[in-house]
Amino acid sequence: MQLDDSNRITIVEVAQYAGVSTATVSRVINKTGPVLPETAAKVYAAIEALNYKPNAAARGLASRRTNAIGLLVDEINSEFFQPMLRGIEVTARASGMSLLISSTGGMDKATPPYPLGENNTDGLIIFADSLPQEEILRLHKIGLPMVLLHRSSPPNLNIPCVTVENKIGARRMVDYLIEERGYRKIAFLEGPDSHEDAYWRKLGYQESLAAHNIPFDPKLVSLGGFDEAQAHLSVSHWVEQGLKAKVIFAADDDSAIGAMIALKEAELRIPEDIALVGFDDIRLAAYLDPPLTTVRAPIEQAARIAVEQLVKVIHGEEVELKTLLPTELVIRRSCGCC
Amino acid sequence: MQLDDSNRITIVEVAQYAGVSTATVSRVINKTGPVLPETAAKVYAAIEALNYKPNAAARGLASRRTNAIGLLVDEINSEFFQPMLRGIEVTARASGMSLLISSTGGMDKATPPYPLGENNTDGLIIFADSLPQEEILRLHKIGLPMVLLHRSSPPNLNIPCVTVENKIGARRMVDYLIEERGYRKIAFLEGPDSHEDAYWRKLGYQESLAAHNIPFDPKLVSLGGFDEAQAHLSVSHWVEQGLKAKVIFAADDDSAIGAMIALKEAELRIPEDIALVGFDDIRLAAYLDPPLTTVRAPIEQAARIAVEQLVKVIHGEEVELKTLLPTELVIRRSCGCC
DNA sequence: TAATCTGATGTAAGCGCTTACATAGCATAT
DNA sequence: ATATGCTATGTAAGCGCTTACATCAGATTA
Repeated sequence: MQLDDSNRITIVEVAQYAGVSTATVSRVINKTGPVLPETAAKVYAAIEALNYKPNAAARGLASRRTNAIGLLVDEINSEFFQPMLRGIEVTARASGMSLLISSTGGMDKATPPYPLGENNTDGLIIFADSLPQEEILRLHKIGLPMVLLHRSSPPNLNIPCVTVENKIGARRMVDYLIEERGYRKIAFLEGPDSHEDAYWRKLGYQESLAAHNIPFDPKLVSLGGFDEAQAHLSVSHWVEQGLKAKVIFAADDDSAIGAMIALKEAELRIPEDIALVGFDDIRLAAYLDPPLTTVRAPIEQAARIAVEQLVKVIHGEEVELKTLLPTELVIRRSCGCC
Repeated sequence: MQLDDSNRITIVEVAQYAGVSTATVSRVINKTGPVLPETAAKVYAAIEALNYKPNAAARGLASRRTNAIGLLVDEINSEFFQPMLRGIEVTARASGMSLLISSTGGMDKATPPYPLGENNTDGLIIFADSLPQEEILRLHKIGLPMVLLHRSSPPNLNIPCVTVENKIGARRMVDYLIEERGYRKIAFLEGPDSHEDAYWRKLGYQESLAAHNIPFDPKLVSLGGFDEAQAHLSVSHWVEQGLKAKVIFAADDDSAIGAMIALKEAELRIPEDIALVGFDDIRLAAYLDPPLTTVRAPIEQAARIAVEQLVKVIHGEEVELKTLLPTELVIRRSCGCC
């Protein structure tokens, strides 16, 4: 079955039915320009009677606005994703914007074309390393509104970005492990190079060590990759080679899960034999066995703010260039606290 | 900063640069109609040189196709959502379609306008009860391609639908609890009325009871609502009133989690004091304490198939009217198996 | 009273594409 | 040699809206 072309209702039919011009119908729909209440009523009645729906493409072509925002992510695989998407979807809808989503995970990120951009959105939320800096530069140059989420602006571009206190969060976690729990040898499962959250979290880890006069030991660092399987692998290697740490700090909860599984396979008790902490506080964290000590990141809130800012930028308003949301230590059993 | 209108590159500039007409450029881009290889090469060179991107709105207006599909969900809250979205996004992108997402959770579902429909998509994936039957009827009448996901077609409409073997899955679970584990009193945390998965799962539960000559006891049924908080509440009530069942079958894993928490609060041991099983096998299930026995539903696969079918319908091809994917019992500790 | 302004509406020119139709060149069939 | 068909390309008419500009009636001002 095909869309029935024959009796398609356009603004022209509405205008005729209401006995006004198309311009007036448009004014009523978009609430632009002055219209007599009675005229508006007639138009609304016509819209209702004919069951008219404005064609988004025609609107977009004429007004040069799509009324859509795009969300670019690398992959839809982490638990992280769900609260982020909820925040974005809800806020976009509340702002009257459609939401287009695309992941760049499967494709060669260095090579255009990218699925979302100036030709099909009014602006973009760019998550972490979903888009290469080169393309961000290009979009910035042509003036496409953008907000970066969990990523900071390339130097001198002043693209608004929203992220969480990664460094401070990691710093506090390690401070806690050292000061409250008495650990000195703290292994670190770092995130992927390309991901900025990973960079700051590692820095927080290093700063805390330095502040406590603990030398940084590269042997205590391995790749967690923000990924369960990768972390599993790395921790298994550590175990085989006799890791000397008494606690593992995974740079995100997904890698903490991988670590937890590897440790259980090696029949190490958590936290008695080795403690384990993560970062993000995804929903799973509280339900793990033992429940995971972690750093709570306000993922959904960051997403909401990013969309609010994007909408403002699209409307030509000024926004905060850098929004850093606070993180919070969440103590559960996996760190040996109780 | 605004999009730079002055030197916008359109198909006209490309045509001039390449020394051909706009029709030829269009033919090259869309691979419609015959074009000499050398001509095509010139056009590609022009596109490259000018960094031309076709305007989606203009394309849509002229061709009457948006090249976008819409996904309508009720709420983005369950773990269920992530694998589903991944399946949909990946398949949509592979088919060259943009993906628009909207949830109808916050709004009054009975009342238009709906955010996604014939004016901004070529077709819709409608998840469960995200859209009232009335609107589905309207869209069907005007011929908008649709595929229903985890919901079956209204009578006589023959809208393709993709779902999982809910009834058989539930039936097998209860068969297993009765035959292998020896339970006779099996409490059931049912899903929300509006959700079709809930209906079939309950039916499977009832069928198994009947097949084993166990009378159906309404007192053993309470609302889980596919929701952690709701299940928590219901199970707490049960505990207060002295539930006589030795096992709880939660109609989905989210409600199983709520049940688990309520049971732990009541200091009941799982599975020694009371066993617990769920449905879906969300990622969390394996990590709970104890790991949750459940029915695995191929959520991502169902999503992929739904998009594949939708794309076929959009292209005017025939598709299966009803796709039922097999579910599978996943035995873990929470049922008292080991 | 004439001049001016304001509010309500209409007219029509695009927005940037796709595509039906026209055209032209050339090979093949008659 | 003319007719026929096919390939490659161009011309131009929209697609369904928005919006700059024009118009006109009535209110306000000098």
